[in-house]
Amino acid sequence: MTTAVQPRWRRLPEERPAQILDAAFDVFAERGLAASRLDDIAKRAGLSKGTIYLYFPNKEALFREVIRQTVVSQIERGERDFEYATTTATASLERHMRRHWEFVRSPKFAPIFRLIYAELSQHPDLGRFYADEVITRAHRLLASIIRRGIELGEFREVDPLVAARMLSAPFVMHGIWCHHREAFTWMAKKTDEEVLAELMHYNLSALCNPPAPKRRKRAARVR
Amino acid sequence: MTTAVQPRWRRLPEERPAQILDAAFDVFAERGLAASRLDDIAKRAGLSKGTIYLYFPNKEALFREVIRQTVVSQIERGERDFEYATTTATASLERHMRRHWEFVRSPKFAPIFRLIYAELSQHPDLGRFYADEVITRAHRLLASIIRRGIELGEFREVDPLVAARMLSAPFVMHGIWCHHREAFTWMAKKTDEEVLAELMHYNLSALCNPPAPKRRKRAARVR
DNA sequence: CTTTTTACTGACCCGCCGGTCAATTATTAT
DNA sequence: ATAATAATTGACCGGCGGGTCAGTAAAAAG
Repeated sequence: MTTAVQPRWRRLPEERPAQILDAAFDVFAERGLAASRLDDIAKRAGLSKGTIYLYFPNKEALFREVIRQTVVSQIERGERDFEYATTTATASLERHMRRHWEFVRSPKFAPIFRLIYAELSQHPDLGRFYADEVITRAHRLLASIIRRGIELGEFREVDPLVAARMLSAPFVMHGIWCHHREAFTWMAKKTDEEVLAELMHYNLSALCNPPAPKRRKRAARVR
Repeated sequence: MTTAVQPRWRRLPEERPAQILDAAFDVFAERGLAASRLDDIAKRAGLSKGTIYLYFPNKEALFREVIRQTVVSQIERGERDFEYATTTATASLERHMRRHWEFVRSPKFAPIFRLIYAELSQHPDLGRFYADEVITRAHRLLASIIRRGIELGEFREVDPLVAARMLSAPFVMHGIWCHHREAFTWMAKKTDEEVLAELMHYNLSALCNPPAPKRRKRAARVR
């Protein structure tokens, strides 16, 4: 009775790239580009350093691909089942803010944010890629909701894109802070839900028209 | 006639630390901690690598001291001639937002921001230091102004510290974006002044009480 | 089975960089 | 002047890590 001895390793050319990218993401996320060792990435992926070089020409390219792929999957996730304009703009915006909050707290967001900002001066193209493909998209989406709210008279008259930037910035910062509560201690005692409530409330205050004074019909008083 | 031959180098033990720290800041800012070479720092400071080790025990300590010193000087700069409560809270807040905007655009802010966030996982203590000494301070200052505005009836009732976080976050993000207009292209066509106006307008909208529904005579509707 | 092909390994190479220190140069004391 | 001292240099060391490749093991083909 021979116990089937499983091979010391298997040939899995299909799965390797994803395995390597996953491991590389983790290591890069923890140490940053320059301080990450390819041996560590290999070990975490459960294979040898040489194998990495079968699928990626060098560390640089691996890094770029990690960023690219992560960003792309974040975009897809972020735009999945986006629902547009079925109710009031306020409700639509609330719904979208909740999704935005999920987005900035998703486990890969904070690392990507840190990596990209850290490498801005060495990899300006990655910064532009991220800016164009993620931030600008998010802003456009938000802006479309806000624009509709203005047309419906729910929101004050503002530049929708400007408002989108203003609104999304604290989401990002608070998302990062919540990922690092050990450093940003003022988040320690708040739950993510509470923070979301604060974010939504503040920004709705900034955007919503004051309740129209019943008596005198006054047209949208724009500051 | 002998032209006084100046020495190949001078002994300047008093000035060395500052020279080294300045050069180190520049190099760290550009490359990050791990990718910075001590030889580059030495060259930029106009001295040899060995000299660095006369004043700092190792790269690690030099980095920490660069961060510490830069942060401290930023704090001092940020709190210099802070003026409290001489006019309406709205005017006071406007004034403070202008100062805050200067702060986040000061040339050392963006690099420090990037370095600290990049090293958050490897140097959590630096993160906490920055969070406590810079961010929390800034928030407290802002909150005190907002609290006064609430008491005076100028601002709606909000948790002042929460509002301070909400308000300051977009200042920080926009400050970074303005430092990297080549990446964040939506800032390219705006001047810093215009961005400040947008920031002030949005946040005042979020904070200011709607015009009181009293009949005439509306109190201090500023701006 | 045997042969061929393909995926993978890990020992090795080599340049780079943090850190050291004996020698050198400037400055001060005598 | 000379000696003593303090500051600075830059060649050097050692190990680390990105990248290579000859060899090996797994799978496929014959």
